[in-house]
Amino acid sequence: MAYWLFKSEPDVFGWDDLVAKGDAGEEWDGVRNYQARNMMRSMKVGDLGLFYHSNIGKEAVGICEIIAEAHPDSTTEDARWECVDVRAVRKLPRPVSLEEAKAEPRLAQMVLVNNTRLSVQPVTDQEWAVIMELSGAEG
DNA sequence: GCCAACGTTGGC
DNA sequence: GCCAACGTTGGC
Repeated sequence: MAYWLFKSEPDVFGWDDLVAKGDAGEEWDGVRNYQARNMMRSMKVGDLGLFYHSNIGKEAVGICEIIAEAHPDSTTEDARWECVDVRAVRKLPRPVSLEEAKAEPRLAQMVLVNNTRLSVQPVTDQEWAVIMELSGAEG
């Protein structure tokens, strides 16, 4: 199983909005970046992702699960763009901020820290474990 | 609100 | 196929 990170601006679509969608989840549409799309193409049902709030908060707030693999993005006619479906799993006991991630030596290689503009990112098993530790989650 | 980083576009 | 111009993202 792989781990990912999804960025969203909370004033557009935040964690609470995903929670409101319930088990049916939501399309992660609107991605218009090849790297991010390729990440989504690699995702499998059951993979987990961090839900990160950009601009406002700048922190990982929750865990979501991939519930449908990449399919055409319904918000565009352009066949290049695809998206996965995700649903909220649980909120982190405590959010983990970008500041904390930058201050944590074990996260020095994390994409979040090094490529601020990529909206869908891979997270390694080790990075995931560190984030869980920082958030106070059991794992 | 500014600006750096980065990706995309389009002229040559 | 190169590269300058432009647009967007996102941290500050």
